[in-house]
Amino acid sequence: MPPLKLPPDSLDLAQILKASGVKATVQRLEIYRELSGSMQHPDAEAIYRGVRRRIPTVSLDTVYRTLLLFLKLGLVSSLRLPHERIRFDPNLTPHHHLVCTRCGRVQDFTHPDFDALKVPEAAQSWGVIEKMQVEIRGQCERCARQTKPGRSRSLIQTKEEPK
Amino acid sequence: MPPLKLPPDSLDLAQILKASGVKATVQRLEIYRELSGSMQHPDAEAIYRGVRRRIPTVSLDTVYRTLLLFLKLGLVSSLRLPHERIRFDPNLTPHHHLVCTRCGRVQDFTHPDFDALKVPEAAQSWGVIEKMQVEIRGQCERCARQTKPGRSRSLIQTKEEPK
DNA sequence: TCCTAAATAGTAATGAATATCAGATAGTAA
DNA sequence: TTACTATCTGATATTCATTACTATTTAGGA
Ligand SMILES: [Mn+2]
Ligand SMILES: [Mn+2]
Ligand SMILES: [Zn+2]
Ligand SMILES: [Zn+2]
Repeated sequence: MPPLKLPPDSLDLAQILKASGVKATVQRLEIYRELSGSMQHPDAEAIYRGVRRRIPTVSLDTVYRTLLLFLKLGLVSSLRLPHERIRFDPNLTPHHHLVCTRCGRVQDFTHPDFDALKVPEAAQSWGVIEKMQVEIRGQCERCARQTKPGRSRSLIQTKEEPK
Repeated sequence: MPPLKLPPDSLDLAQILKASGVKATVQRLEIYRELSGSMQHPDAEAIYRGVRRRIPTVSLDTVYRTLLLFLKLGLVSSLRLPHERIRFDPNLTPHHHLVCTRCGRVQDFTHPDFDALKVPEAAQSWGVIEKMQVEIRGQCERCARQTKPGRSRSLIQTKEEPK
């Protein structure tokens, strides 16, 4: 169901980096490999843990710096969720997100109706559009299932609260 | 968690708070008034500055705590942009966002095509949907105008304080 | 008015994200 | 291959948004 993992395999990533005038270090290649091999929209920490299995001496700072570099080069995108760290997305193809507000899982999806959407005129006159993306929030099936029915976490009390 | 869907003008906010079992303090009323009077999706700092004009002793911590409380009560929503602070949105009606990636301005908009969107089947089976929102990113007219059509995809954003 | 749990102000602590800098390295030229 | 050097990395320090702590104040009910 998730769209397929896209382009730059680590082989031509080296080319891209060089063409961009930056060095193709082993750290950068491994960080990209770690990110592009994940469907989870991981944060810098998760990528750090993964890369460290292959480069035990890599520093978290290098991971952050490298991901920022990838962003600047347009090789990845980022997204932010409430109360969470910056997360990174190697999928550059147009797509949308399903976000679980409980466990934080983010899943890509595409849909013909969404792809057919035209940028509204009001947006055109607002400025120069770069990207249009739909975000659907809710609870994934697993999280929804483990919610105890009748036990609301709301602070809002219904009219009659027995004391 | 957010079952209450009142469009609260600051007058009945006191009622809502009491009905929720929390105290209707002057700080809370003023913080809500400051937020609901803004169309800028301000962050906690901006709200703090505004409220301080009326309550000079208010603390930033109280602003944060109060906004978190409002979130929990479903009285406001929040959004996060890359490299920016949490921003708050008093507009509870379904709407979408125009986001300027340079100055950070966020503008609400609605559009019939978007309102007509149905949640895809794939999303239905993914879990329980709470909200579907379109985010359009780009550069607002003013920001686009003051940049030559060059490629300045810099991460460094000139921050202009809303309001 | 009085009482008490809840809320606030002031301040400290936390933690994600960046910056600094001495030493290592990639890419290049000889 | 070797040497050169600008770039890059790892370790560490720093920044800054957000959250936690706590003594004092206050909202709201009795
Ligand atoms: Mn994605
Ligand atoms: Mn909004
Ligand atoms: Zn979930
Ligand atoms: Zn702008």
